[in-house]
Amino acid sequence: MDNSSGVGVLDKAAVVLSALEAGPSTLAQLVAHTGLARPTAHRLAVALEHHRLVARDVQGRFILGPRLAELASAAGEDRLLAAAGPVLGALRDHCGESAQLYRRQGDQRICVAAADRPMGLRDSIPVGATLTMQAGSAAQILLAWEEPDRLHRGLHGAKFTATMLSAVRRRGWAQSVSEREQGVASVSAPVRGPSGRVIAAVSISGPIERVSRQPGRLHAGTVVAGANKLTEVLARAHAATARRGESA
Amino acid sequence: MDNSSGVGVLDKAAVVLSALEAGPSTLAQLVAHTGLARPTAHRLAVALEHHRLVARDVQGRFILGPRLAELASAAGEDRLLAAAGPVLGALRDHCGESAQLYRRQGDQRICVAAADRPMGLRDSIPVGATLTMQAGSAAQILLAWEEPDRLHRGLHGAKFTATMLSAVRRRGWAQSVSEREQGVASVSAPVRGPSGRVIAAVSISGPIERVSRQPGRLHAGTVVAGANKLTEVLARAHAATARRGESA
DNA sequence: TACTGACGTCTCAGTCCGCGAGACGCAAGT
DNA sequence: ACTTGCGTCTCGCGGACTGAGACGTCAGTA
Repeated sequence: MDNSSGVGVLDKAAVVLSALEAGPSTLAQLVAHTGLARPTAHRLAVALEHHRLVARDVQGRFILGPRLAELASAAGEDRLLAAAGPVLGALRDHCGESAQLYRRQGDQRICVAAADRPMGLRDSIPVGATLTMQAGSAAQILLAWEEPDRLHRGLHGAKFTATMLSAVRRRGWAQSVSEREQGVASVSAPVRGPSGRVIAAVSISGPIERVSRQPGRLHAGTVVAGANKLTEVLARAHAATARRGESA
Repeated sequence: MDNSSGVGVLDKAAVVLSALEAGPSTLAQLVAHTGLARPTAHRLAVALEHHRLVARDVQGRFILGPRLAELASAAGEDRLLAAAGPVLGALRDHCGESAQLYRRQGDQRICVAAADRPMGLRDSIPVGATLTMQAGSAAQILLAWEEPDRLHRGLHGAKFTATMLSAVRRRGWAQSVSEREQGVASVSAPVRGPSGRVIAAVSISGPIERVSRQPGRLHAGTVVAGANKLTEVLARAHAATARRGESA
């Protein structure tokens, strides 16, 4: 197994992290697991601790550090956004309407990616914009698969009902007409993360004149396909990770 | 800001990871963000890529890599298990029964930590043992807060009903009597991760003769307090991470 | 109580590994 | 065709990383 990256210090640090992946270690255990000299193992672990990639438990053993969760969280967001660009673009081109990707942020939803219809009458939502969770097809999607109590709490003040959300779950998509904004209609579908949990909503939205009063009829198939594409991308990245873990 | 760990290569690698935390970067952008010489930035990024701490997106830009999620997952498990030991021990000592921590694993639950009553008649579950999700108070806890469809799928073949799970959610704990195993009764309560999602169940279990046919009456308060303690520990670790992120 | 062994942490001389100036090839823009 | 910027590679140099050994502490044993 060629484990040499060309930078010996980084190879050794990676060995230290792998040793700690198996569980908390005293320095002596780290020496045994890594085969590094004791001062080297100590120095590298303490340096990684400085950067919070490693921490210490109450017994003073080395454990993996909190920085890993921060970086992993950023990595997951990158992956979703990277995959979203082409999918939203294709949706926009196929449907002729603007497309967006929404995530939940506290009591609101935030637009994390968008591909706008280039000109004329359209529904334009800038990336970073926060919108209500009480109206709109994306809000329905982000709420429909929540756990029972959170779902019911989210229905408070909403323009949709539990019965509507049950239908959303059965169909696998949601639509709205003049629900969030007068004259705007939309269709949304769920993106699931590797755990199977709904983590985002893919939407297309536009003026009722074009999209019609039953936008699902026109666009649901395409929107669901786009959302499923993102779901697959995330699952594949996760499966590739798990597969590598098995081979180690 | 003293960012020197004593190992220059690791300091530089940490700077590279931080730069990529902000989003995908070409080598040129990495050079600009880190201030490293181009060949150095290239060499370190490629070395980190070799160890899967960094990856490349479809445009060839450097992004954070999948190994971070693997390590972060292991770190989260460590934190839960580290906190579980003392909590389960205190539960065992207070209730005089064996205590366990269960997590969901596919269609089963797995005992990830345990503190046994030292001797005599007791319910002893070894760490690593997998048990059914269709019976037992811990199974109820692991299922009660699932999203609607998953919850109903889990009820198939189960010894408990949707009405029972609704009561579990309202009370905040679950009990079982001769449900998984004849003569054994148990009480369980939920542990929530930083996202608020139920990720584990704390249980005490023992013979009906001692625990009684209404074990919740005896032990629910203590079990809930133990589970809440674990929930707090995980939330605090997460809040500390978020706070550090803000100061950066 | 004294001794021993193991642990974690630190020192410092030596060497070899990480560094970057510069070269190279490629692609895009003018 | 020329220029610029990009990513990747080379190689001589020096300083950063290394580990044998020292040191202090603690726990276990006689």
